[in-house]
Amino acid sequence: MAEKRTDKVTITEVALLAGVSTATAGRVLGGYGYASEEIKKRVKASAERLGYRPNLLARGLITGKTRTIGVVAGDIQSPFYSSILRGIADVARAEGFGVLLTNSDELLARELEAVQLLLEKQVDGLIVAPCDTERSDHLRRALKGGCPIVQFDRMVKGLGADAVTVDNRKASREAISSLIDAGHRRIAILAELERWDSGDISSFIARVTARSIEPTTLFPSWQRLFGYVEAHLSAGIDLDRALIGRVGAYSLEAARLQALHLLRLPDRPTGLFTADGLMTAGAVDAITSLGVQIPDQLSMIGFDDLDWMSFLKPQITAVVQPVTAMGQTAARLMLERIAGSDSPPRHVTLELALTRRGSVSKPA
Amino acid sequence: MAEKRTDKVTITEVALLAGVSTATAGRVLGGYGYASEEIKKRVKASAERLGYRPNLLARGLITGKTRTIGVVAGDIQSPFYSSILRGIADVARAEGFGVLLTNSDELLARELEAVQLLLEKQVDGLIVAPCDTERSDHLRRALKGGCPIVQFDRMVKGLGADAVTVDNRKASREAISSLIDAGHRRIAILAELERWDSGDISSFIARVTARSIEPTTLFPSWQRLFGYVEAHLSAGIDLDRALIGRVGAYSLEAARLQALHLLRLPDRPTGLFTADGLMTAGAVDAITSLGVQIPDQLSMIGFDDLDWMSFLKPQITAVVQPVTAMGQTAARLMLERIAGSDSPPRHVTLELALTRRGSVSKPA
DNA sequence: TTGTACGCGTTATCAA
DNA sequence: TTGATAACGCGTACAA
Repeated sequence: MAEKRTDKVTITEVALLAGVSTATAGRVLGGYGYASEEIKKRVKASAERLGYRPNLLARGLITGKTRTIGVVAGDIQSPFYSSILRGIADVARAEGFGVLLTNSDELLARELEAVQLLLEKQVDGLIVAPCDTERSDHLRRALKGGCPIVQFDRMVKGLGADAVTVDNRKASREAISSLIDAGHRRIAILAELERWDSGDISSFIARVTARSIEPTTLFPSWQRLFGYVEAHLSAGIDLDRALIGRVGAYSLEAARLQALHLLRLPDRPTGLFTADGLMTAGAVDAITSLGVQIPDQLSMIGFDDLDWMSFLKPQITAVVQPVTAMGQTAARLMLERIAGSDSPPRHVTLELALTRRGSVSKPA
Repeated sequence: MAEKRTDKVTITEVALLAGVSTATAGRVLGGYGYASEEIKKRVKASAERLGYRPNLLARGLITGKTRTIGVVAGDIQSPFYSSILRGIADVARAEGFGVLLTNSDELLARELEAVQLLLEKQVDGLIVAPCDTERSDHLRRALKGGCPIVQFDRMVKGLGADAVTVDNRKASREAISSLIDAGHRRIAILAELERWDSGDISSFIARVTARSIEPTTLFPSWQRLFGYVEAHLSAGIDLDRALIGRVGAYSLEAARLQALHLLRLPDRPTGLFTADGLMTAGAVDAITSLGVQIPDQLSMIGFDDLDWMSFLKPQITAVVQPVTAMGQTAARLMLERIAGSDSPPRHVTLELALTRRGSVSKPA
C-alpha cells in the first residue's frame, strides 16, 4: 500500500527500523566500511521499505565532493556548445556525475558571475570556454583554490589548466591552400573578429608575417585568420585587406551583410572561406540571394559543419570539428583530475577533417 | 607554486577575524537579521580580506532549499531542447538559480535514473519533458514528496503538475487546411510516430473520427497527426493511408527514406506536411535529390523552424514554436512554485505562428 | 543588537 | 564487525 508519507526519510529512520546505528546503516547504504551479511540484508530491506534516498548535499558537505561538474558555455543554444555539452553530459552521466550549466554569452562579467555561483555550489570541477584569454584571474583563483579546470575551444594565457582544442590555424591554412592549389588567387575570408585588443587587422597581419605572435591563446577565429595569412604568405600571394571581411557582432545578419559586401566588390573574389558556422550561414544566405553559383562562380569552404550543408544546395565543403568528442574529452580530463591526477596540465588537440562536398573548383 | 593553500575559508574564520560570533557574521553575510553598521563594516571587510564565499551545500542542508532547478531534456544537442534550455537558464540565472541538466534520450529508464539523481541532489524543482505519458510513477512520487514539477512539450496523464505546451493539433489542422484551401487533395504527412501503445494508425484514425480520444496527453507528433486527420474530415476528404509516412526511428536518414517513398508513389501527393524539424530536413534532402520543385511540383509546410529554412532554397513555410519562450515560461512557473504557490496545476498553452515563405501554391 | 547552542543528514574516527 | 560521537558549514531558535 503506497502511502503518501513520502516525506523526508533519512538514514536515521532506516537505522531505527533495521535496529542498528546510523553509522552501520551508513556503511551499508553508502557502500563503505564493513557489515555482516545479516545486517546488510536488514538495512537494505528497511531502506527499500521506507523508500530511502541519500541526501547528496549532506554527503557532499562532509566528503567535500559533490560529484557535480560545472560548465560555463558561451551560448547553449548554438549547435557548437550544445554538442559539446552533450559530450560532457554523456561522460558525466556514465560516471554518476551531475552537470551544472551556465551561459556566459562570451561576456566576462557573466562568466565571472557563473564561476562564482558554481564554486559556491561546490562543484568538483569547472569545464569552461573562457571569454577572455588574458583577464581571467577568477579562473586562476579557482585553480589555486583547488578546483580543477578544463578549458575548451580556447586557452587562457599562462593558466596552468588542462585544455581541449583543435588546430584551427593548421586546418585553416590547409583549407586556404587547397583553394590556392585549385588556382584561386583572390580568396575572401569572413570571420567574427572582435576580441583582440593588441591592435587592428593590419598590425595582426604584420605580426603574423614577422612570426612574432603566439597563436595558442588567440581566439579560434583569429587563429583561422592566422592560417589564412600563412597560406597566402607561403604561396607568395599578396594579401588584399579588402578581402578580409571582419564581422563585428556574432550575428547572422551581420555576417550576411559583410558577405554581400565582399561579393559586390569590383574585383570579386573567386574563393570564400568562412570562419565558422554562423559566418557560413550568413554567406550562403547572401550567395543565394545574389544568385551566385557554387562552385562555378565562387568556390567555398567553411569552418564547422551544420546538417543542411550536406543536403541542401549549395552543398558546402567544410572543416568538421569533432564537437561531441571535444565535450567527452573535456569531461574525461576533468574526471581524471577529480580522481586525483596531479600530472602537469595537459593540452589535447583533436584532429579536424575536411569534408569535401564539391563547393570548390577552378576559378572561372 | 603547487601549494596546498586550499584552505576553505568559512564563516567561522571571518567571524574570528572580525571579532564577532559566527551568528553575527552569518547575519551580515547572509543578509538576514540585524547588525550595527559598525559591525557590518568589520564583517564585510574581513570577508573580503579572506575571500570568503558561502558554502551553498551547508546552506541548502539547513534551509532545505538549494536554489537549483533540475532539467530532464530529451537530447540537449537538438535545436528544440537547447533553445528550451536556454530559456530556462536565462530565467534561472536572473533569479540566482542554478540549472542541473540531464538527457533522457526519450528513454524511460534513463529518465528515471535522471530524476533519481536530481532528487538526491535536492533540486528545488523538476522541469521535464516526460518520456512516457502513462507510466510515470516516479514523477508522481516526486510530486507527492513535495518536489514541484513543470512539464513541457507533453503531459503525463493525470499528473497534477504544471505544464507548458503548444496547441499542436490546432496548428497542424490549420496548416493542412491551408493546403486544402489552396486546392490540394492528396496531402502526405511525414511524422515520427513511435510512442502510442493503443493500437496502430488505423485504429488511431478510427478513434479520431469517432471523437473518442483525448489529445492532451498524446505525444506532439500524434497530436499533429490528429490535426491532419481532422482537417481532412472537416473538408470531407477521404484519408489515404498510403500518404501517412510513419517514421519509426527519430533519425534524419529514416525520415529521408520515408520521404523518398512518399514522393515515388504512383499517385504522388501534391502537398507535404512534415511533423517536426527533423522530418522537414529529411524531406528536403529527398526533395532536393529527386529534383522536385517547390512549390511548383510540391507544396510544403513543416513544423518547427530551423534557420536554413529561411535562407536556403527551397524556403519552407513553417509552424514556428516559441521555443525559448517555452523554456522561460516553464522556469517562471517553477519559480512561482518554489516561492510557495499552491494554486491548482496550471497548463500554459503558447501560441504558434505560421511563417509563410512561399512553399505553398496551387497544385499543378 | 549580539552571542550561545543546536540541528540539518551524512561520513569519519575512534573505541569497544 | 559495530556503535557512540564528532565533524562538515551554515541558519535559527532563544537567551543575554
